[in-house]
Amino acid sequence: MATIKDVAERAGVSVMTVSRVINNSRYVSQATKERVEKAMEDLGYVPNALAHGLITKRTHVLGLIVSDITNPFFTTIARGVEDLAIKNGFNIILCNTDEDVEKEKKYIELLLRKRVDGIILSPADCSRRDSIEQIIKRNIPLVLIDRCIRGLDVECVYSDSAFGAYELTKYLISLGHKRIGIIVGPKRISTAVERIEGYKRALKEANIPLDNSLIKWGEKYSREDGYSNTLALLKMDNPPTAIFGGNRLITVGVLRAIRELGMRIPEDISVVSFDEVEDISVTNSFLTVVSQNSYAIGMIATERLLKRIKEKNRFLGPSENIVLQPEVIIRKSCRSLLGGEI
Amino acid sequence: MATIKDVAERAGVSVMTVSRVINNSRYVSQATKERVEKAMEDLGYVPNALAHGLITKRTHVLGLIVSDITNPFFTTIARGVEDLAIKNGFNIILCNTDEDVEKEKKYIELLLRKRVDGIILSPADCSRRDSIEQIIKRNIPLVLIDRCIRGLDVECVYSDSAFGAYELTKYLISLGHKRIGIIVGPKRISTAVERIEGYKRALKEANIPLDNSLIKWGEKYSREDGYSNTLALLKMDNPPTAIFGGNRLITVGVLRAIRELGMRIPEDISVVSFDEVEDISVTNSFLTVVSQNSYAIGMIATERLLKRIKEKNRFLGPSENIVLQPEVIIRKSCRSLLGGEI
DNA sequence: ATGAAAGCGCTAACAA
DNA sequence: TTGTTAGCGCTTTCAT
Repeated sequence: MATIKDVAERAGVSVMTVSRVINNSRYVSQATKERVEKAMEDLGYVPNALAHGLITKRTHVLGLIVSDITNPFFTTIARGVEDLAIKNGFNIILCNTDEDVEKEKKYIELLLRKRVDGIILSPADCSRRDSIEQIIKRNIPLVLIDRCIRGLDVECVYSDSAFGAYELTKYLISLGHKRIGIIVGPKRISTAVERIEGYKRALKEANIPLDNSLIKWGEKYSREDGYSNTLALLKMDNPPTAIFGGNRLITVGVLRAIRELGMRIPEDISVVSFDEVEDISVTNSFLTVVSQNSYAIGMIATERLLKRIKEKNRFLGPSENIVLQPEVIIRKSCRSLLGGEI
Repeated sequence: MATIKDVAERAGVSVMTVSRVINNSRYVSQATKERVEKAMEDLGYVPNALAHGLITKRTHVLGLIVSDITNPFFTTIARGVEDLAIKNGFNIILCNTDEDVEKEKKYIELLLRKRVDGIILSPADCSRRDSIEQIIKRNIPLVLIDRCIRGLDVECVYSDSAFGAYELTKYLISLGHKRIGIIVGPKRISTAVERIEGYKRALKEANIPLDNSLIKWGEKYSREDGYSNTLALLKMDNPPTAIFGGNRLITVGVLRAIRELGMRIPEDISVVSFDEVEDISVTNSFLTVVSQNSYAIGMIATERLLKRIKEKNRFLGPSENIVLQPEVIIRKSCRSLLGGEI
């Protein structure tokens, strides 16, 4: 491929002049500019971002690390990130950790090698700081999404899980439910812990005694977790009258299990979900949920990150978390136990 | 950040020796190797991939350009691409064109600047070759996915749309349907054209006269296309007895429109879909579809691309398309008009 | 087994 | 407005 030197020769100018044309510097006469552009065109010249980055210390690449891009929650975040990134001339490198800390470390190492300008990370384990410290230590701008890590000076953009779970549980209680099963992700993920917190708080306020056998911690926030734990809950001697799916994948598993057992919603069992199950909601406005704006999470995280990049990560005060309020959407998947249906 | 020179000084060796350690060269004594590794560790050294790539002409980055990562079809492809890429030490840069050729061009330009080692592209317009020629001209390995461009020597990995549509239409015909509405994407996308081809062939074989008012070309393969065109179809004087959703987003729109009209599936109207609507299928095994293995498309495309990269895009014969056969899955969304339900 | 010199393609800083 | 010099961080080539 043609280099800046080739272009300079063909246009009969120095490489510096070509460089100025590439970077839209003033201080180039219209005539030279046109000659240079003609030469670039003729040669099919494309500037080399590696050489550029080596000098300027800017790559205009962002790293995005999530557990699984296949999860619509993260897909939508990714879209938000990408949209704002490209508007600002940045590309994103996508990484899937599958909730595996070792994979996460490997990705971070690769991103650091590639000298990305910043990283947006949804940590695989909120109790471990080693991955993140690698980033902070090198002063690479970093923003966390969805899952936070305590006691570290990193910005985090997320929805208020405790609030959302509290509201949804309170709603079920208002319908007369006292035995509410809840299925969330693993304990190492902050959202799982916080959703359980919100659930417990609602029960406590209603003076409903806590039954720990109704709380199920999954392995991975997966459909399988939702499926198997729903079967377990519904086979109890004293099964719940309502089930709370801790994220949209879990909820899909919950719905499948209920269907396979031949039970009807809401007649035989009530269901609520943390987050929309989009196709089902669009098709058949049915599921009562608390809904997060994941696109906004991606956009806001990127906006914060770009700000840090522009400020060279220096002139900002201590990091400030951004908490979005999820929205309760009541539809038709819950039955009132107080007589009459809702 | 520490450079190779810093490491060399600290370890008391030349930069060349450090370079050899980084690249696992033999010809380094165990003792020196350990001293160098210690120095790297102490300094928190991370090799600079920009400098490396500038010399080696390899970045270990792949570009992935799709219309919208939010479409589960492409999400799954992206996951397949990323999984195989990372296994081979490659990262991927993700790009969303929104079916816009101008955006596509801009992304290609950015990827070329970044000197990606290869590109996987789902073209926004199958009738235009300019974007692709920019890539081929520079001898950057390229593999197309899902949508092909004729008359160009580029490999394409895709599902057989004509076959899938033919089978699904034939199935509806076997149930006695004669008026079958079909909603696909825009004409500039090869899959839309081919799905219509398959549909027409099935009708022709059954000697059912073609009614062009039953064929709807959407703007974008979107839910909105599915929704509005379904309303249009069902408000005809002589409406179809079955509707064929041309991709999963369109099908979601179809289902929503049918629901809003208060019609029942399959009692009042039969529905089939090109591709699964995943959550609905898992939750409620209901929709009759032809299903593509999009994860495989991503994996295979990446495998072909990596091969081209390794062979330096030179020693391969003329490009060979890879056509996957989609699978018909009959469930419960169609009614037989021949008496009795299926 | 190790090192010195040259240079990948570009820009910062200065000079003219 | 344009050009010169130096060098970003690394590898290639050739020497020792």
